[in-house]
Amino acid sequence: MSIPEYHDSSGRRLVDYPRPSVAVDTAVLTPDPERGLLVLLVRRDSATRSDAWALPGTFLHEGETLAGAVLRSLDQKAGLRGQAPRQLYVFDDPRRDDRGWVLSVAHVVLLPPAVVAPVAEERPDDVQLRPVAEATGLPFDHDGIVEMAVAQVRAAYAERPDPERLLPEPFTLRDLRRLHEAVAGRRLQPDVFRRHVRDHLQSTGEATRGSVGRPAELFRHASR
Amino acid sequence: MSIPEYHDSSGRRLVDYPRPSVAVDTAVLTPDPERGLLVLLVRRDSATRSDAWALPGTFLHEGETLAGAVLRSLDQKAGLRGQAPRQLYVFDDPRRDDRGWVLSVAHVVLLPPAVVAPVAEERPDDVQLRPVAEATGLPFDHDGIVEMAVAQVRAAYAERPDPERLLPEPFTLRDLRRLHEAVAGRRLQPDVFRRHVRDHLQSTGEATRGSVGRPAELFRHASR
DNA sequence: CGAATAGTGTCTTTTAGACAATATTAA
DNA sequence: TTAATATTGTCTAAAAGACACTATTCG
Repeated sequence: MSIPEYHDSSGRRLVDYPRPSVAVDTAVLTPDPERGLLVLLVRRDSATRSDAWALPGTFLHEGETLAGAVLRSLDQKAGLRGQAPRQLYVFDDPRRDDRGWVLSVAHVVLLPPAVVAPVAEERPDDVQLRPVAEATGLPFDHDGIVEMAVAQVRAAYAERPDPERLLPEPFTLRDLRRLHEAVAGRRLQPDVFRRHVRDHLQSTGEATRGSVGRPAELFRHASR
Repeated sequence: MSIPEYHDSSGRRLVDYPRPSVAVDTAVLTPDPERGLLVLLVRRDSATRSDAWALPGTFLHEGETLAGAVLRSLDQKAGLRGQAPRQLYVFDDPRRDDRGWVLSVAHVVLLPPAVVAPVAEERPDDVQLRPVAEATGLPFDHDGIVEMAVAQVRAAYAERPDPERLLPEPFTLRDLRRLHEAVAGRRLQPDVFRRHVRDHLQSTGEATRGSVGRPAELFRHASR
């Protein structure tokens, strides 16, 4: 009969170690057809109405996962219901936060504009959407987080069609291409794009109707 | 005049939150010309001489960076002086460790065999080198860490020549290719490899002497 | 029919890879 | 000279990209 080891390999009890606070900071990105990738910023101190905007974040609560903390912070700070945050990096400089010893785990979440835009419109004093190129001068390590988030999302979308499943199925190749253009931040040739993604998609046999030109074939994702 | 905010945005003091222990676990990889990528394992409980091997790890100490904890753990557990650990992933299941609430930040370190092999030979009871394909059945999330570490290193080496600068300069293309073969785990064609990396290298104008065949040009890395 | 959009044919350029030929040295 | 290794030439196959053409619908 054995009890769990509440000590580390040198015999020191775990509870005797000082422990850091752990925070999460999240770059919520949304692809806008007009302005490319936008990042969501929240006012850092809503009491003072200061001009300091930052990425939403929070401290990790007991028994909570990092993803859970990310989703909670998005709900609290922006009234958003996100999903599937991805880890980017742990910022660990012991002196990065003058409130104490705080590790911050940076995350990225990609959400459809239909979900994010209304929040920014309803609460302009608290929530802002800004093109990623113009999101600089942020506090802490937030400039770097935005950069990593953009790189992560662009790499994922260059790899395969809509990996985050932002588009509701079924969709046309035009819809898919507009989404990818917003993520990439540049125009993509329709024919080249089509051949890029075609093998990963499955035709529904249906087509759009009532639109201006030739009807477009409707697709869904092939796998699964 | 203002004091630092020792509280979070909801007014709760930081110190009032329960905080997790933070650990680091590290996959130390080394490219072996014969056996491909090897991973370093340490005996989990050196007192009992149990057959449980695992990745070296430790708890983060106060005022320490994650990279610092990684290097300290390698020094303590294997007498290794490493450098430049890279973060892979944070494992955050609140119940992953029955000793308590422990977050683990997985890392990867790539070291030259000349540094790692002697350690394993001198302390076979504590330290083991195993081909990555045979490093399964490890405790905690260690199987997954090894997998991520291998993927990370292989991707980096497929991208550019010896990004971790394991080879002392100057080196021949043969030396460089042998290293990349060990990382990739397969043979690479000399001519194809040469054209792949040539643009990233800078000739020293020197050549090897006294070897069997035609002398090989000596190179260094081009950038910087 | 004409405007508008969807989709395909085909050519060029680039890249990766394979294979063979040439180059240079030690023994 | 021969064995051994380094380096380059060249061909083929695959992929990416550009451009023009055909197809189908609405008004």
